[in-house]
Amino acid sequence: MGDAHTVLAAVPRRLADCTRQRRLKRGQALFRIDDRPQHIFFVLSGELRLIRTASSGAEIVLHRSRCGFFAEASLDAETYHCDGIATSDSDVLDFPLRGFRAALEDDSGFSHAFRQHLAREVIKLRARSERLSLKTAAERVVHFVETEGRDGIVALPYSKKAWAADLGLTHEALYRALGKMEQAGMISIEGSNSVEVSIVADPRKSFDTDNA
Amino acid sequence: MGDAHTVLAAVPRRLADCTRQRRLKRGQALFRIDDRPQHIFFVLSGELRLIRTASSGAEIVLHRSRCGFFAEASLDAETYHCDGIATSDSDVLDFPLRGFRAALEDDSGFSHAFRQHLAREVIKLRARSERLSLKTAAERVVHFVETEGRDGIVALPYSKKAWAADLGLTHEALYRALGKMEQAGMISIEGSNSVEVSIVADPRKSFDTDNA
DNA sequence: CGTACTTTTGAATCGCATCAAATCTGGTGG
DNA sequence: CCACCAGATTTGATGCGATTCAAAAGTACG
Repeated sequence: MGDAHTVLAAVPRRLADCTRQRRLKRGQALFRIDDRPQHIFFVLSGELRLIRTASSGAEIVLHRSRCGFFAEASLDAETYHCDGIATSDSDVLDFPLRGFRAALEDDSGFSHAFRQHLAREVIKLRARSERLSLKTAAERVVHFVETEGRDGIVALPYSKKAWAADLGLTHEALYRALGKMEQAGMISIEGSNSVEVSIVADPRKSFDTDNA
Repeated sequence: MGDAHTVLAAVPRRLADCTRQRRLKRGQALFRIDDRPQHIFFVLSGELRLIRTASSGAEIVLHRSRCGFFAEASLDAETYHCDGIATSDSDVLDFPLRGFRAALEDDSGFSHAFRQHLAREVIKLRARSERLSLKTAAERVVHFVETEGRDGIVALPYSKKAWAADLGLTHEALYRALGKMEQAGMISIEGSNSVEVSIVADPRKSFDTDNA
């Protein structure tokens, strides 16, 4: 859940004044492929997706967003190259594209902040890609904690079920992996919803203590 | 393999004039954690990695780059939060950080181009993350083709072995998947090094024609 | 021609997905 | 307060697909 006021406070006044908040129904389209972009979006709650429908009919998901800017690509595109769909009831901010571009041109502070936002996003996504190319659940957990946490400790911003999806695992696989890791003394978990995970031992060692 | 001239041509004269090309030996460090950033890098050939060493001693890979900007994070950071290591003999461009920042401030065209570069990177990485969260090799292949290609056809910029790594698979798994898919009439492959893959049928249908 | 690399196939194993079901949890309304 | 519900959490059993180890065949290049 993002907060509209916080977001708008980080944006030049002139731009903030002409952005609107909107509520989307599940299944509703923000835009369709080949449409001319009119807005940049910011997801406050719910879920938005970028979807391309393959020639074979398969739906290709390019991006899922539950919080943050959405469809930044439209900044420099003449037309959309995919559909933008709300897959849950969602709250969205609509930044007029014209105003957004103008703000980037005129306001060097905003331009800098937005570039910083993009750079951070790149960093995070690269780490996530590396993480998803790890083969086992345990490795991904360790990678997540070492990457997103501090000193081997991380507070989860969401449920373990949502965490599992983020790690590219089923929730069952994650629960089992966490159980084994905790039992092996590799990690310790506290709390229920907001969980603290701290890495104690090396994932490569001492992970086969029990296999009964 | 990137070309230094092409890269430098896309950069303001003043910045280009003070960047240097360097050759790195396998294992050589570009920078260490807590160093103060002095340069932004561009990988021309070889491979560079961002690596964080976990408290447990495990090496966490945050990013691998074989071509393109490297360590853009240093643009806005006081110190590095990980190590930058060449994992193969590599050719690298060193952009002085000061000059790079100045160019972004002064040259609105360059600022725009760099923001565009970051935005594209974000798009690509999000698609890659979605792809890596798909469970089967066949789904990832289809996703790749539909995402990176045009009209269901894609020319691979690298060997199938490298493609497998990009898809988060072992090369054996990819070869087998491609074989099955081709035999099932889902795709067709031409050429050896630069391969064209075109999706013919839906991955969900007609994929169990043979299981002998 | 020989070396290094990619491509390909085989067999065995392991871990995750899947389906199923039970328990626990927080929150709602009676 | 308690019954109840929706969701998260946990455990079990089974099968599949990818990994792994191994090795052969093909290919590029000096």
